[in-house]
Amino acid sequence: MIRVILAEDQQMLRGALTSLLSFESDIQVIAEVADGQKAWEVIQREVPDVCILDIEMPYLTGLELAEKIKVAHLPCKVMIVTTFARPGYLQKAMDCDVNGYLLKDEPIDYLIEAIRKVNNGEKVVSRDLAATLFMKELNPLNEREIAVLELVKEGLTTNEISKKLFLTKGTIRNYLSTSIQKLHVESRQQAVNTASDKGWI
Amino acid sequence: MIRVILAEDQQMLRGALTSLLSFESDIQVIAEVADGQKAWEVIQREVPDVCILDIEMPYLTGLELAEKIKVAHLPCKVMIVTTFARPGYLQKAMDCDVNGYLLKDEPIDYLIEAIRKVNNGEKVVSRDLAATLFMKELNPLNEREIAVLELVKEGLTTNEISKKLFLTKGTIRNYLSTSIQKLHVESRQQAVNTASDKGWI
DNA sequence: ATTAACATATGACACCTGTCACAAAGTACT
DNA sequence: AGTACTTTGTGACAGGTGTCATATGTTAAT
Repeated sequence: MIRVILAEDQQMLRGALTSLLSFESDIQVIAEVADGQKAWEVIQREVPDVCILDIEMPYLTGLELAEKIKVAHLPCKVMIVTTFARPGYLQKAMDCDVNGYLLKDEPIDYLIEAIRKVNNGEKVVSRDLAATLFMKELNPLNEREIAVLELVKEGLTTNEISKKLFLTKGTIRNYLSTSIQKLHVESRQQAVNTASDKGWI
Repeated sequence: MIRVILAEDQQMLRGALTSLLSFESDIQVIAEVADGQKAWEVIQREVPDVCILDIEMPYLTGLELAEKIKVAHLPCKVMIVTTFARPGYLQKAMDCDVNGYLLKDEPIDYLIEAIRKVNNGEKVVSRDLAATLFMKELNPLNEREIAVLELVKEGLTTNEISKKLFLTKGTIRNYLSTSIQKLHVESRQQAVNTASDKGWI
């Protein structure tokens, strides 16, 4: 019997998956949770065989959970199931040694098969993503640049950002300038779009 | 027997819902499609009792489909099922006389109940959204302002936008200026964020 | 101790943005 | 024709933005 936990914030999908997984005689959904915090509690207490984690959840993302599971040396397999084919996400997932990375665009049967494979020690990655792995573009932005771009994304101006980060506005402009060059774009707006797309901020 | 079509671009959710709806003895899923174009073809041909439509789909959005169904005077009930609680979306849905507007955050049972109610001529709206309807803020932006903001969202500069819309850059700046004032924000970036949030662009 | 690399800052420059007052042209209604 | 309203354009101004050359202090590597 494969004991799995399902962490997914969209109730409709979570409920549906739980119902369907329960029909499989070798799979048991021991918990279904709607946020990363609850997921972490359950995972520590129950140590499931396979953790099925969405990325974008409240409190803790699936990727942060994968990281925690890794550093705690828990013997759980981890599968990320997400809408997003962002290279940055996949990269981070690989860095956390996750055992599977599936898109929500896959059929359920593929998910079920993947659970069995992962439980057996195999690695599973959605077809479309295998290619992405080889062309892995690493995030060219450093910490400061990321912090600045994230604030630009919120709509803050150079001045507001400088106050928030305790830097002069000249420095902020320099970071933005280097970000724009690194991303080969032409404005802060485009920089934010590109970086979001790739999952870098 | 309630004949329903399911239009949802995320295969995993679509498949799961189809399976679960099929267990209901009074509901028959006559078609499941992944984009708005195919949905429209099936709806015209089959005239289902209830159309369950996601909003963000390729080719045609669920809201555009609702509009088409309305003007074609097809005797189908329409239910929008979406991730987004954006007032603008709900507003548009109401303008198209849809019979239901559910969030994907609801449990499946609620969806099933809703299908029966809608089929009976009742209207169904997710709890959290009922309030939104009363505080309906109408989109203060005019067509031009919307067009400009959409291009800003893509990351285009004033100059690029002016070329695309065959207007001078002065005019673009004026539109942006009025948009910024109407949205009570302080930069194009914030204007884009606010307008996206409300579902106005 | 020297070199290199990094984070932060500065000032100058050309250009872009947001605002405003105003104007020309078109449409619609009276 | 007269009035009001809408769409688009202009020019000017203050301030913001992106780039660059350059400087200073810090840390890490040789």
